[in-house]
Amino acid sequence: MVRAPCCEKMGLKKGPWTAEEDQTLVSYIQQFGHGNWRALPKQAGLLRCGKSCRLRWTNYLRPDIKRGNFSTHEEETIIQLHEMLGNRWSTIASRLPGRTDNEIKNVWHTHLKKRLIQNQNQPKRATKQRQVNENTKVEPSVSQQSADNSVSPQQSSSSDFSSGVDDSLVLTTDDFDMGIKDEDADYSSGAFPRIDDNVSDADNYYMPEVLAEPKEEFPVAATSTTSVPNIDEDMEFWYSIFVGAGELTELPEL
DNA sequence: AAGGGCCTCAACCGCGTGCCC
DNA sequence: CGGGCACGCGGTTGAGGCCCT
Repeated sequence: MVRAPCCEKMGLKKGPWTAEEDQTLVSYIQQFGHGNWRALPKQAGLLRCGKSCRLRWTNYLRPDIKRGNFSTHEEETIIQLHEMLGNRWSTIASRLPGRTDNEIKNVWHTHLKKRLIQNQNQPKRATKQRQVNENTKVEPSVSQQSADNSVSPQQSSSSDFSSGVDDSLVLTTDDFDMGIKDEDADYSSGAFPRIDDNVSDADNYYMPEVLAEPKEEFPVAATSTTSVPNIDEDMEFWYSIFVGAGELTELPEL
């Protein structure tokens, strides 16, 4: 199969986006939507490839993106979902309203993976260097949103999934029911933001049918609190849940 | 104060997949 | 049915910022 040329096309700009480009892209999408990413940059007057435009929009410019640091609960959710789903960032992102797969992927590689490894290798005590880094870089990102709930690297060893999880941080079916109990997010009504720019803000929230299923459908905490689960079994489990609940297409269209 | 190293994250790259002709 | 196209996804990169010495 011949791959379609992309950004290597002559004259197309690469690299960081300028404010002007952002404005152009946002204005165009707000006005016309993004039915065809490949044609969009040309129609909008941008010297970018469609792929670049799509990434810029989905990862940065989308109005429903929740900027800022991840809450402790979000981080724990990512860890648990990653344990169950692996590197399926888009699937994980669909469970975290306002977060993008790219953002989650970055957080995983920069914070969470290291934390888990650290917890496994040094469950009691981090190295001096690490302590400094965690305290000065990572933790502020948590404490800024939920100082009372912030988990220090030392404390977070309790969330090591190979040994057990703090009950308060276990991913429960309640979490799936609404996504995240995010204190600063306006999702208290139990609705997810839907990434669909063709609908109004008022229409931009909906109740995912699958997530509204009876809570006993999700024995997540039971498996993740005791031992490292078999990934293949988990995959089959989730697949059966999804299929059994209806169609895969009923998952949030994020 | 300056330089070096580390960390973060936006953006790019390449592959897989679904749809259409 | 097969080829081409468009899109989505996951992996990777590198520039810029931050921190330590």
